[in-house]
Amino acid sequence: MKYTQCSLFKGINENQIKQLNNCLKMREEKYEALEEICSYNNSSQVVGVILSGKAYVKKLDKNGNYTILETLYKDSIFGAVLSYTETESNFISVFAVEPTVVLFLDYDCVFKRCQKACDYHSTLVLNFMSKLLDRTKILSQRVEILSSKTIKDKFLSYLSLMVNRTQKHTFTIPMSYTTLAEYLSVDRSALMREIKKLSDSGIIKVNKKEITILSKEYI
Amino acid sequence: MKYTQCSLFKGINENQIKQLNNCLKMREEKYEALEEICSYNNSSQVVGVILSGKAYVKKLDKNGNYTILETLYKDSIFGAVLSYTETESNFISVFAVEPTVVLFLDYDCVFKRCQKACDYHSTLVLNFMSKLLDRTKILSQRVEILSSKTIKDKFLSYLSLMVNRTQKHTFTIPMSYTTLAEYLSVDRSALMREIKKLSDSGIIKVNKKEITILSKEYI
DNA sequence: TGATAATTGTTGCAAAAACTACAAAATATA
DNA sequence: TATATTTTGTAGTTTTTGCAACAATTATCA
Repeated sequence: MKYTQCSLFKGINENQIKQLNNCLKMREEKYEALEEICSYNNSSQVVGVILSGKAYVKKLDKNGNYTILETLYKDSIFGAVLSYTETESNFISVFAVEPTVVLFLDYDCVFKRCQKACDYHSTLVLNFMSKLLDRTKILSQRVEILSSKTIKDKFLSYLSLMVNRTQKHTFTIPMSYTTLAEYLSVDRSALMREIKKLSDSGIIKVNKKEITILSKEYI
Repeated sequence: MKYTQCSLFKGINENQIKQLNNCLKMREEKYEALEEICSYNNSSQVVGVILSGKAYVKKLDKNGNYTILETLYKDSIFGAVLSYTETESNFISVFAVEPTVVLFLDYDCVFKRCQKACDYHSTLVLNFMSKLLDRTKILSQRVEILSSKTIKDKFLSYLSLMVNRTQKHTFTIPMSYTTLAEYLSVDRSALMREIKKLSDSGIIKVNKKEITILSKEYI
């Protein structure tokens, strides 16, 4: 049990984690690439933390289209209770994209006052809150990007986010253009076209995945 | 001080709230309709709770377009630290849409371990976490809706959410179509056209703001 | 290393959406 | 209740987007 390396247990030592284990009913599971980790039906009370690996939260709609709702990395938290609502025609599930280890926790014990109310527990609650805070930020940024109407504006919003994150005007897009199109919820070929337009009109410089912002007024 | 009516202080009595006041540095402010409550610049460490009234979180982009990023009601929490990042060309600010009372709290004291670590404080932290949880749900749902590509699918996603929320197949849209178009980030007239199409093809029945789902397979 | 799969770059075309504009209806307000 | 303001309903036009298809390039893996 090397949970001390998981940011959720920051400030809690190995012995204390063992004690927490009783009340949190921790359960560790390993998944292969492409394996389903869980599905988000309404009754699911699962809260998971990614210990290692990478996973997607995907929506399958009635037309058979997949949409990536979220990407989960080490230390990401997930669960239906803190996310989307699966409906009769939208199925939401979490898939491992590479070999992934997940730690499941008991929802009630994290979110409700625990009888034992140990010291480490309140540290855990604060850690969990910090994770939730990260999540709201990530989701807010995604909303901000998706609420732009055109592909051009969505992409520029994304660049703006990257400038803010890296504090540089030259950076490398950390995913494939195919994945970026999915993230922006637009058609990939249409995205490529818009990027070319922005490049042709001298607003940005594109060298493979490396983007340089030339006209600051657009970002 | 009637903070006992605020869900953030659920389970904490008036005397205890007074004690909390010292460490939270609570500050209450009143705003008129259309008045600016705050702007989300990077350095802002403000965390606010709506005690009464209603407010919008709006983004102003370099083209001069406004986008409503969020709607805040009684008990909603807001603040740059739990949201968007303002950039050089996107200005984000919170506006009262009607007379609104806001309670500001000290960020560090809510999110970091307080020296005094009083009992009520841990209750407050759990309450705050529950608010964050609500927020992640609201944001997730918005992402789910906005990640649909067409207006038709965005609208159907919205209807699906309403079915899930009301547990009925007939419900009333709780806002104007103008506001709904803003929420879905689409052009209003284009939304009206799509709604008419859905109505003409017998998928939904529309009577002013009352919508009835006729073909369940689309929702 | 050679084969296989995935990503990128590009295009034409059809569909969808944004924009503009205006009249009718509903609401708010003085 | 009369007037002003906002919302709704609708249509034409232009722009943007999605889709399909295919070649070229790059990455992956046996």
